[in-house]
Amino acid sequence: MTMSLDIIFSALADPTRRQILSMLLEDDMAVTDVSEPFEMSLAAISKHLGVLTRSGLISQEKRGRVKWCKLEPDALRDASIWMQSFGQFEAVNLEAFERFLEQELPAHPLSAKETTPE
Amino acid sequence: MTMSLDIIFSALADPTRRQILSMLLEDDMAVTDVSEPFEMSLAAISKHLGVLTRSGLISQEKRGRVKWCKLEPDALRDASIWMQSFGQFEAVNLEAFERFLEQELPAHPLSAKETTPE
DNA sequence: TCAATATTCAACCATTCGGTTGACGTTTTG
DNA sequence: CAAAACGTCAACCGAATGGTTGAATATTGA
Repeated sequence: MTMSLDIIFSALADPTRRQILSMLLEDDMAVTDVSEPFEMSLAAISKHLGVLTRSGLISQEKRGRVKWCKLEPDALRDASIWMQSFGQFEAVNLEAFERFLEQELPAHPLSAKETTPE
Repeated sequence: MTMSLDIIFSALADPTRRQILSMLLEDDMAVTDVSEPFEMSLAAISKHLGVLTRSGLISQEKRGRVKWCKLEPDALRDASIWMQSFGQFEAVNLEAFERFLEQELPAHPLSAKETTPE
């Protein structure tokens, strides 16, 4: 079920979608909960989740009236391999990495998710 | 000069641009030579090269009337790191992830995929 | 000097993208 | 049952994207 690099990379090119992926690193979430940290409408988030689903980066499963979103990190494998074919770049340094975490991963949602699945 | 992930990923989302990067893996090339394998106009290729340059993935240097294009693989480092935070560490929570990094990184860098030592 | 080469620019076009709003179908709950 | 909660759909909008063509700008070579 390997998606094209076009689809994967363009899914990753949007900051809202990357933030959603970061949020899903912690736990599966319902669509409404995903939308909570964002300014935009629920419909907009629903579209972003559609893009992520079609790219294979997440999956969605409906249970009752709630649709659960789950990260599918394997979908990144091909893209990651492609990038590494250019990987003459030297080893990651920790500072650069931490700068990244601060800047790119959402600041807040580290604190407990109150929504208990099931 | 680290570019935003938005810019990097959207630059990578186009197959023409990825093919250009692959071509440049072999050697630096002039704009006209880059355009040769493609059906589209030179102007279109020139635009793609502009996108790649603005993303930092390549650099361009004019010598005489020829503009040479050079791959800048370091620009992929940040994006690669970001991706690995998903691919390699699925399902960890962020705190554990950061702990892991602090203890693990100095010893064995994430740049992953041991390339054959030169 | 004049013509060819290398590249970009400007205007245009169709399509996609990211967002909005309002209506709608389901499922749960009171 | 009726109302609320969950999520999507359809129509619309403005901006960005990826392409075109034709003219313009440098630079080189005969």
